[in-house]
Amino acid sequence: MLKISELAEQTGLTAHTLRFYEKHGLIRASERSEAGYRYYNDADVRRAEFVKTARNIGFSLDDIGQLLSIRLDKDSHSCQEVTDITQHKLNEVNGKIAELQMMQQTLQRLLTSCCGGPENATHCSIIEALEEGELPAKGDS
Amino acid sequence: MLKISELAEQTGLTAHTLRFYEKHGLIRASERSEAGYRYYNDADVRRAEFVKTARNIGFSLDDIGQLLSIRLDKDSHSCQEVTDITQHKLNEVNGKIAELQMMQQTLQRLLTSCCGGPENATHCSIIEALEEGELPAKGDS
DNA sequence: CTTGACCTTAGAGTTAACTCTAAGCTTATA
DNA sequence: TATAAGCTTAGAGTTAACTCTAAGGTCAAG
Repeated sequence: MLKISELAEQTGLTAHTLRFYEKHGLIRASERSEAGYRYYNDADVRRAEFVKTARNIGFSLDDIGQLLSIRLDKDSHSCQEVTDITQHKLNEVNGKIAELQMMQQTLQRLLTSCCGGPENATHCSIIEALEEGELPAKGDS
Repeated sequence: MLKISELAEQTGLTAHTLRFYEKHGLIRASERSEAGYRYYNDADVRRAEFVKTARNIGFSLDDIGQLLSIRLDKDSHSCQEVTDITQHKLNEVNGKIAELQMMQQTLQRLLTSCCGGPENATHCSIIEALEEGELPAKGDS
């Protein structure tokens, strides 16, 4: 049985975060001491580690909630439910990557267009490009 | 001279957003009517469009503030200041892309490991992988 | 002169995932 | 037994960039 700070140490989450997750229904201590101290058993620890792993991959706390309830009752959930969550997340990630790559290209292009030197910015091609507009941006295909 | 909703239409920003930007020092109307209505002249419009372009590229409002003050007094700023801001943003974007690509790979790997079918999740390899931990995640190199 | 569209402000709400604080118990150690 | 470390709770604060609301003033058209 671990106290909250011990679980924090094991998982690399803070005690604050563990309480926060509890408030959001992700993790709880199966036992409490008379004084109200949380005590985590092995199953609790595994659950906390599951949460941490999922979080590190990038799942939202909401996603994690769903994954946890599947994990709790695997028999009445399908693999498809799990892949749906995962695929949805992957789509989101792919979308963000595409957006960022757009920004990356534009920034790269701006940087190569400008001397970057100590001369004053009167004819800075980055400033000029921003004044012109017409730069590729989020939403362009 | 444009009223706020007209400028909103021209720029594709909302009137709310324009007032928000004003509160944050990015855009203002050079004139006000007696009743307090904002009136934007050509220079204001160009400034608003500059802001919108920079925002669409992904610069933070803070970055945009800096770019605007360089733009306002180009003679006393260098190209290097501009490239510093741009490079800094590019580094940030590159970092985020790397993080997301990590997530992308992990999610991809999970998806190919799981059947995704209607069978129950008792042996779902995604759930199992999350239980094992040991998945590549943010911070791994 | 009335109606409806538009303008003003200050300030609160949104989102996600924490992060921290205050005030007060509890527990382990010396 | 004193002290320090650790635990509890409710609730506020953080960040970025909006987004919306309420309460009220203005203006153009019919």
